[in-house]
Amino acid sequence: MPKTPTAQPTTRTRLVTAMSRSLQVRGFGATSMKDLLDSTGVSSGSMYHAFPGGKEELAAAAVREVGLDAAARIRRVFAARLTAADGVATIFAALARDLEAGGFRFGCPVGVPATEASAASEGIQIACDEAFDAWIAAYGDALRAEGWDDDEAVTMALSIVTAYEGAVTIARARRDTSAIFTISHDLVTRIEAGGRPTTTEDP
Amino acid sequence: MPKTPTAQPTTRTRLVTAMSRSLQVRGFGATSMKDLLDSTGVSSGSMYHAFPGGKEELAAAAVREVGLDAAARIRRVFAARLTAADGVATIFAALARDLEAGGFRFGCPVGVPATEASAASEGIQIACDEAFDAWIAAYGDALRAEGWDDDEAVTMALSIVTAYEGAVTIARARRDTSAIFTISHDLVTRIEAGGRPTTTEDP
DNA sequence: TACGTTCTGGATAGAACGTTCTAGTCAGAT
DNA sequence: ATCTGACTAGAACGTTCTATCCAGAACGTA
Repeated sequence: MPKTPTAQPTTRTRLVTAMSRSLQVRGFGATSMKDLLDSTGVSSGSMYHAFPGGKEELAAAAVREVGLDAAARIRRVFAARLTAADGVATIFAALARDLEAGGFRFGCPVGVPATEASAASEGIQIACDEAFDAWIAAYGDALRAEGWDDDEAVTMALSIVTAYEGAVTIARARRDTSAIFTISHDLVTRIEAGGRPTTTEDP
Repeated sequence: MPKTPTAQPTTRTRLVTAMSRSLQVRGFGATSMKDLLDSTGVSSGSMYHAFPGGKEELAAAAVREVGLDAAARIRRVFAARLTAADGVATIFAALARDLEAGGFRFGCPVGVPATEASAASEGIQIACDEAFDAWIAAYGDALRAEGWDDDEAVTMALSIVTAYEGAVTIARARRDTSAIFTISHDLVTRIEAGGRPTTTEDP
């Protein structure tokens, strides 16, 4: 049995953090284990003890952890704000700020491996899937709290996450955040228009 | 001077084609030059003659070529269809079909390197940027042909391309195309609602 | 103190990487 | 007949890659 069931400020945590950073910048394929070990000061023996599955298991763990962190952050934003529209605008504005601050070198720590490594590793693909689902659930709950129907909340939440990932991709290619604000404005408008703008025709 | 100024069914073309395929599946970082050379039967000497910049120059050329091809395909769809909404629905349905047919192993040949290699290579980043711009221009022209204002057409075109890239990311992570149809339906509804649904308030 | 487990350090293996290099082929111009 | 220069073949280069191994440190428990 390990030392304590509570948080470890250890090997495992340091590796997961470093891996999620590297996934954002370099992606899974271009991430070097040697760089990761050097930058964390962890030896390969320790690394393979904590993650017997090696690079792939570490990356999957990093995606899982950062995915849950981000979901919690989303929920925190909505807990602090009155409207879902405001929350979405806040999150997209934060994305624009982060991209700019990082010189567009950092992408989404889930979107990058989802794009580039999910075909090569089922573990990573599943971790990405779960992360996206957690985000959709978080947005969906915020919308339901404003009285949206279940189906419409899920659909809108999916649109938000999809738009987020697409916006990161386009903004990084352009090295320009204006697309993020355009997309965000579209989403906010649609959210404010309520849960029933695109449904079936009832005369 | 080379043989003929017309199309070459040669080294260069075969490498570009193979690279764009590999970018879709493996991305830039995980693409192996040896695999590329073996699968095309091109020797490394020939490759470095055609692309003195090596892997990076080849990848940038592949992104550029496939980006222009896709832009031409978009324009062809709109030339053959009556409405912009129909064209978008057609393109997204084709995406869903292609993803499913490839077992979700193939992504967007521009979106993948944009996500994973644009931080590492300026040449690739610029090629991705130009490809996205070409697509936005193609969609924008189709909307303008239906009477949309310039600004609104560009904004909507940006939304379409962004949604496309996001939809590929989410669908591949989920190994499920339903998100693509959800997003496509949203876009079609907004296009049919016309060029003025999200503008400023005028009482 | 002694023991068993958990964890660590670092050398090492063995393959794969992108690139470079030299020798060569082959049309067409002279 | 000779020269020229674009193009090709493929071995070899040095580096970097992930993964393995094992001796021993650290630690909780008896």
